[in-house]
Amino acid sequence: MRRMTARPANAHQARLLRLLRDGGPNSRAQLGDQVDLSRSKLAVEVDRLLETELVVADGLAASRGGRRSHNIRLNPHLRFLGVDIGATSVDVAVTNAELEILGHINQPMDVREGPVAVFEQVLSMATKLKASGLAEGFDGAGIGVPGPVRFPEGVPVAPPIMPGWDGFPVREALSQDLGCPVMVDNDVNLMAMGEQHAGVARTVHDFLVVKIGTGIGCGIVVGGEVYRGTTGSAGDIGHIQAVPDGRPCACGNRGCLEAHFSGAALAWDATEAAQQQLSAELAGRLEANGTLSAVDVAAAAAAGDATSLDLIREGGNRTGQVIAGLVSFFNPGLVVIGGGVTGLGHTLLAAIRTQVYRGSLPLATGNLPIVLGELGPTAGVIGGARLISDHLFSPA
Amino acid sequence: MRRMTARPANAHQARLLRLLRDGGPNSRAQLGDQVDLSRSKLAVEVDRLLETELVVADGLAASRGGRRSHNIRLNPHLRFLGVDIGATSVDVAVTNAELEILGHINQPMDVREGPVAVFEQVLSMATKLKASGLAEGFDGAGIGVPGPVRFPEGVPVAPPIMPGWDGFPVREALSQDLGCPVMVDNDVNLMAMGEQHAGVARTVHDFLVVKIGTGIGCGIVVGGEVYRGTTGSAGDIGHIQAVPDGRPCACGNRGCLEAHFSGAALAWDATEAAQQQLSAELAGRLEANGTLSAVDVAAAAAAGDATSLDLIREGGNRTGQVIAGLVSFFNPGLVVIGGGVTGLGHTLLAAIRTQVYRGSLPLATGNLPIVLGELGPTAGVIGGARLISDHLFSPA
DNA sequence: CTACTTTTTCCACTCACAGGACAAAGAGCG
DNA sequence: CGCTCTTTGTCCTGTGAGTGGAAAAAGTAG
Repeated sequence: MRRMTARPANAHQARLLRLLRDGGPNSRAQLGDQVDLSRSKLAVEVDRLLETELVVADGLAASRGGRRSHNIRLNPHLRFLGVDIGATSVDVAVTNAELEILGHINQPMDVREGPVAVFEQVLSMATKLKASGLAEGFDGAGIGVPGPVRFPEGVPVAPPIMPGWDGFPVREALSQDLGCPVMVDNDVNLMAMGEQHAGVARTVHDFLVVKIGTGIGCGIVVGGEVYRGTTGSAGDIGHIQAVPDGRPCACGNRGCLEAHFSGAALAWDATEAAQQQLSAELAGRLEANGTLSAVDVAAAAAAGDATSLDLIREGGNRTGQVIAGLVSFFNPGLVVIGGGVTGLGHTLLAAIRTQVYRGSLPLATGNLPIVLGELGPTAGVIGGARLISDHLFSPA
Repeated sequence: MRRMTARPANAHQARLLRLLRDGGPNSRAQLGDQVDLSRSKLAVEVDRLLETELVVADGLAASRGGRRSHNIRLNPHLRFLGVDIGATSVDVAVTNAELEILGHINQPMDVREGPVAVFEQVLSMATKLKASGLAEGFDGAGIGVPGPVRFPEGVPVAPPIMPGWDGFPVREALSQDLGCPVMVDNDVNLMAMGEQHAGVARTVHDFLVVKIGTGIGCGIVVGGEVYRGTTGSAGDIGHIQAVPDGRPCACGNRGCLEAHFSGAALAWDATEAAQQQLSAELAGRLEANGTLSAVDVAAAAAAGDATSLDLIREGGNRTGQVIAGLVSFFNPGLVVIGGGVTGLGHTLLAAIRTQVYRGSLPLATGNLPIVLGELGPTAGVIGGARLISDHLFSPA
């Protein structure tokens, strides 16, 4: 099938496309209620969108007491690709234009193998999705990488955990390979956009998303827009000092939050505890697998292992202290906790909440929900689809 | 004189007014170069502005090689009032429409006396400025108060250091008394706007302003706009924990930044040191005045007093650590240090810089200037004038 | 005084858009 | 089934914003 390359010609068309994306199929009359345009103007713009084939007619709507209205919807053949490159695995998903996931693959992988190897894998995963009949091609792709990105160019800059990616023209390269427009962003920002589009942050304009995975990062949304900072490194909270003169960190400092609590730190602590026979549960798992990860700690904690619960609580306290500072500073309307360690669930959340509610002033915490992300591993890929659709559904 | 009450009728007019405000008198042709409107359209809008008397003709411009252009400028009779209410003093200033200060008064005062007493004083200061012939009336006023403000309504909310102001309708009341439009904001946000308009932050879009006065606060500017947070308490960094299990703070916690370093804390520390005879310099000053303030510490430090220098350095270190965290999180393009203690100058700045450059990642600090504010005590009042002019110079 | 520039005004033309009139399509009711 | 009322979609005209060319006005440089 020929891919759609059309773009909305003006702000009205962009507005309509986004309404259809976020609200699904809709009647012309209902659209009219939402956009404050005269019926004539609306009809003209809708007709033009129909001509571009970005939207298609979709039968008749139910009557609202009079003549039935004609439904329209985004072209059901449109396909977006969401790619979430983590430190140790990749998620790739296909969505339709309404950003609903049609197919989703997750595979282990090590970013440190470098961009060429990783993109080979991403492309083969995309091909697999195509082969299963979910898509004949892609109209756009949004990619998340675990490090800072110079956003306009779509190029990673000085990423600590992925040397070899520095300056690699991700956007350019993938756009060539996939044959469609591509946007690149930090993985945490993608997660924030995902939760904003389809998760817990749908109604909030200013919020933070704290992602605790292999590292720790934070997505910042201001007035509904992702804030990326001057050099694209905003939200890099993993290296805020959480413990004075604490553990040495890979960054050269001591006491960084990430050195004390993150997927990696948790695994290290658990291994330590197992080897010192502090926890039979963890020791058994280490014996069985040869190695421990955050998932093991989560499982042990669920089984009631005291050592694991302590590790989680302590980590939650440290994280909560840092978040308390951010809440004082940023005064968000919502804080979302997500990432690989959400399996730690309520123990973690309780520890964080305690610290934040204690450490920030009532005015900032008074009406501040602190919740787990709703979308789990799909937040990133949905965010990717959202990123590229925001780009494509804006005036050319 | 009859006050101007007109407002720009559309975005073009607002744009032109702001250009005249920021760039001073300008010829019609030069304006045309900046606004991307057709000559005819520009002429129409300028004529309408002339009709409203918001702008006036101002003779002929120098020739650029052909016919000389007519200059226009903002009405020179326009007057804005900037009011900066601090914890222990008030600044009131009159500006023209180009936000140049025509007169400035500073008086000691205690906010805790409550809004009624304070506004009585503010009004008498404003009257004094009028009496000196600088203004016949005011076209707008911008007020800064040392605490969180619900911005749209212009009402302080739960301000810790100014009980009695909670919920007081500052905007409403002053608008009545002054007979002109009024906008109210946090004093730190005003300072940020001042430095943005006429100080060090003129060319930066994302920056932080840290004000160290009686307390400590931070102004946040995102994309050129002040960010106020969900409940108006964004930037309230005085109660971020800087020292684990540190000094008790008025807020009920321990180790708040403000408890360890601020005008008040510094005065307390200095008095302590003087009484314990750790510093002859400070003891002498205590003897002479009966009390010590941050100004005394600054003077003693300038005279080479080791104890005072240590106090400043230690405070700078604590503040720097907190700012380092904010820099990692926010990735600003500039950090401005200001407020009453800027007299501490380079000792303070050096300590802060050391901590930030050490405690944040290179990508965030690489090209990050950390500088003292340029405007000193006028930043707040200029910010106030800027606040109200932004409001008045926007489409009605 | 002449040739060339720049600024300003004037005017005709295009385009976006609103809103009314009217036709089409359906619901509800007797 | 016919009648009335409601909603939806189309057509058409009026209005106001805005553009761009032509020409007048006001200079400069020789």
